[in-house]
Amino acid sequence: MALNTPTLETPVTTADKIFDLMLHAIVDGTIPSGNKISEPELAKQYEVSRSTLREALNRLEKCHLIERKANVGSRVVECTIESLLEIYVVRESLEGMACRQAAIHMTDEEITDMQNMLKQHATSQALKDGVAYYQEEGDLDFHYKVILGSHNKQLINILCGQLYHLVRMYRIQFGMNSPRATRAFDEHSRIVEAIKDRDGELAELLMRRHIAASRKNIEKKIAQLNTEI
Amino acid sequence: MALNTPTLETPVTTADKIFDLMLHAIVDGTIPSGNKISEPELAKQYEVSRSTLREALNRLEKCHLIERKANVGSRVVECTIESLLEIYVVRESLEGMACRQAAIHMTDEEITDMQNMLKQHATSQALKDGVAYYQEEGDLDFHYKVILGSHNKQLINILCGQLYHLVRMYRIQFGMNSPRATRAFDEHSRIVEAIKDRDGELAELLMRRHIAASRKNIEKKIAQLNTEI
DNA sequence: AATAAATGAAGTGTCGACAATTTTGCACGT
DNA sequence: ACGTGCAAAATTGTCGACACTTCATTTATT
Repeated sequence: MALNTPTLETPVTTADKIFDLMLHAIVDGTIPSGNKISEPELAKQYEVSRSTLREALNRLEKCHLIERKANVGSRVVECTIESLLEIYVVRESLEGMACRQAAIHMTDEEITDMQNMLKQHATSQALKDGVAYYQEEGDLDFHYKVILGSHNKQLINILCGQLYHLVRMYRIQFGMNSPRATRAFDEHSRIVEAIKDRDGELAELLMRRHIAASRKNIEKKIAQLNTEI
Repeated sequence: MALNTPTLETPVTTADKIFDLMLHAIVDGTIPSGNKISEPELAKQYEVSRSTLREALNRLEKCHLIERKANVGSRVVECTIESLLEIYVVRESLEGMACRQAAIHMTDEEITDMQNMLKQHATSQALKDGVAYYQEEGDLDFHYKVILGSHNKQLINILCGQLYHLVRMYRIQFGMNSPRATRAFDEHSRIVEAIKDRDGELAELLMRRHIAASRKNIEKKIAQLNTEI
């Protein structure tokens, strides 16, 4: 149920496993953002050949988690505020559309499944009411389900395969367990309602507002941080 | 000026060159859509080692032009109507947002540059007036400029780096030099106007309509084809 | 005869070594 | 002391060979 393993396909080849390991290491900051990646060093560390490591690097590049320059090398993508805001712009656009498509294409079963998930969030939120972290996990879960509900492979690929790792990385590294938990939950509820009503236009509008609100929340925090200093 | 080389970075390494060659081969159908890719065969054909070829395959996978399954192999992505329509949905969303961002972030120079390009399209269109192909190139050029105008790296990456090769592939393989040339030109003009007025909301709306119109045009054609048979 | 197991061929994944490029460090000269 | 140029070291790109998986054909068993 919970989104503990963000990699959908089970790793079969060793390059897959190295990819998984490095993915988590980069997302949680074990391999710091902006760091240069030494192929020989990491190959030795993970006890694989350089070819295998490079295969993993290729997939990390596909997720926009590392950047490569020919004959120079790879480095972990830099976590900047600008980049974070850019991602939110893309999410607002894409997840909004995903939400519209979900209102069109989701099956009734999928919708009730999502409603049940929300109910569960409601109770667990009531229990821990102040604690935002769990709700954050639930937030990811919710967005995930909406995206899959679009039944649009291109959308799913871009959002789940690429952007979401970046989103998780920023959340963890910037420590953004935002205090928007209860408000986010209300917003989720309304979105589900719109989807249930098959009102694609409203669903898109609400999702865009929801994500834009998160973005503005971040912008506000940044502004506060800047004035405090 | 024209978009003859869709690869932005000049290829330096041999894997880059093989990637370029295969990219064009796949886009124009020399390597047919849906085909299985034999690594030993293609390596011999391009006269490179399998490692180098695999490096190129990795980048093609990044563009969603091929799909890989572990221990089984790669095949060129299948050109289906459903997938084409899915791409248009993503484009409507992302390019709409790119257009909104362009209205915010484009410099005055970039805007006048785009206006000049449109003027040039107008004259060359008057000359060839019936011929749609050139306008199609111009269409891609226009969209390209808007995307770059968003100044959003994430958007640029996804649209120019990944989706646009797919779009070109479908255009060429489905022979979609659509008769919307003159109408598309008018729509482009209005979009530029909105950007010039710094009206992001309108710019996004117009771009979404523009792309949605293309999509509906395709849907109509498909419907016609189905009734004719 | 039909299904299942086995065997072989073909293809993909992984490895270590070599070639080409970039970076580093040192010597030299101004 | 500083900048320039060269040489050596380190790193990336490329190659060919080997290991393992998958698929097809053949063989054996019920």
